[in-house]
Amino acid sequence: MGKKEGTSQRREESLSRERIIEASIELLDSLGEAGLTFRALSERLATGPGAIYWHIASKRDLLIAACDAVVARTVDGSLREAGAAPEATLRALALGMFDTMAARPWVGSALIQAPGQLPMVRIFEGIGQQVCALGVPPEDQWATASALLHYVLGVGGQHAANTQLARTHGLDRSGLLEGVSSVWSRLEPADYPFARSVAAQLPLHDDRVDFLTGIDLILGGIRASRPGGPGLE
Amino acid sequence: MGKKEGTSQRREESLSRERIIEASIELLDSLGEAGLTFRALSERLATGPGAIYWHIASKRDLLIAACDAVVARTVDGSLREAGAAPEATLRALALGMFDTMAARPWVGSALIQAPGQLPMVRIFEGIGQQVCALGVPPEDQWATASALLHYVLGVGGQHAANTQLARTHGLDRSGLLEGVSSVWSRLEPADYPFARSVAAQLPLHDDRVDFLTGIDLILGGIRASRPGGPGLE
DNA sequence: TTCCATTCTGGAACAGCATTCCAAACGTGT
DNA sequence: ACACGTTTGGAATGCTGTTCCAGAATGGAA
Repeated sequence: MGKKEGTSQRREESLSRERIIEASIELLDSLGEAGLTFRALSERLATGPGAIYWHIASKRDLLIAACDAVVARTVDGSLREAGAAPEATLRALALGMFDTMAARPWVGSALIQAPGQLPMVRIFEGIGQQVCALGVPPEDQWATASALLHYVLGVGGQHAANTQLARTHGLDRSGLLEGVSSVWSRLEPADYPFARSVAAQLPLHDDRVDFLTGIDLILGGIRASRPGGPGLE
Repeated sequence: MGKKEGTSQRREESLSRERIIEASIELLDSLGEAGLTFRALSERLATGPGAIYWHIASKRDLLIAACDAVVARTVDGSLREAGAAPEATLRALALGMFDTMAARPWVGSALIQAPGQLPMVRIFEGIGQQVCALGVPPEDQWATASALLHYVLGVGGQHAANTQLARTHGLDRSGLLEGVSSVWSRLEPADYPFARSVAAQLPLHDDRVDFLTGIDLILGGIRASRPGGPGLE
């Protein structure tokens, strides 16, 4: 009566949760977030939508599972190649997630839609362990790790939105940024002095460097608020 | 041949962009993000979808416009009631956005989907002006303001996702958090020590306090990296 | 006033989506 | 060979954003 007793059921080519998730990732990578539909998935797997629903609860479930597969690889990889220093490990973990979300914008978008789910917990766990190692007092650990996580999610979500916007408009990244830049530089000078002043550097900036700057800002804040006092390390 | 010459065209009850946006906000507030459909909007405005499309380019346009109306009020209000101290103003602005996104989760979700658009620029401008006032050197202003913005967006997006998740499951906030907490506390102890250790305080924590802690962490990092040196304020 | 071009309306129609349903095919233990 | 639970895949459902278009309302010109 068990649902999964034997190991190799059916023929080799049969459907399985793993095969569906793998195909979903390929679809998401090649066509973007909007490319993952049950129709396209059915076609690629040479089956019907009904068959997929036997293995997958919903599209939400599918997206989270695909996201988790990618995030798990990233987190494990980042932690393995990092040394023992907590700050360096934290930076490696954050940069690993940034690179993953830059290469696969749908990951950032999926992460936001899965609060408390497995992929997010993986990242949160990795961050939290390093936060503890940094010597943050227990009562501040939750808020500190949450802040880092939310920052990473914010950048990833923004990157995903930018990429999808560019795709729907048929532009590449630089074309999109130039468009935004020119709009910003035409804003009302009295109301938007800051946006106008930074509009010029918008198409030139390096997302990755800016991301790391933000991480270092938060790390600096953690260091400054340590019980030992706000002195140098 | 101009499109908008006279001021009061048509009868008083006629459709207008403003009236459509207002109705959209009411719909979003009462039914959540999924509640905004052109059918529901048509019904509420006693018209057809085609009439709405005469004033609105797309659903995306509509969502951004509704978001902008709310964000504009929040930003203006936060800046007006704040004093002159840049840090306090920054905190007031961030808290104002948090409260708005907590009361209307769809705002956080909409903000993420509108990179470079008016609502985001309003927040970015407010943040950027205070960053300048804090004495951040020009070459760091962009990255610093971006970090703060991304953090705010990350928290808002997460809040939106949580609320929508609770709504689809027919739970309230505490019910959702208790569910997540119990899942986390049943994770593999060897792999998830941190998540397990903080699972207990998950249903009890105060989002607003945690949000402000994150803001202060970034502000602390900004203070620590000022040219004047990492001394006390 | 009468006419007309323009602006605006609203209902029908369309393509695409996630999801559900179900009859048939398949494998396996008897 | 039989029967039974598992798995399949195609049709059907109800929803979505968007387009289309016949025609009503409106303001200026004749």
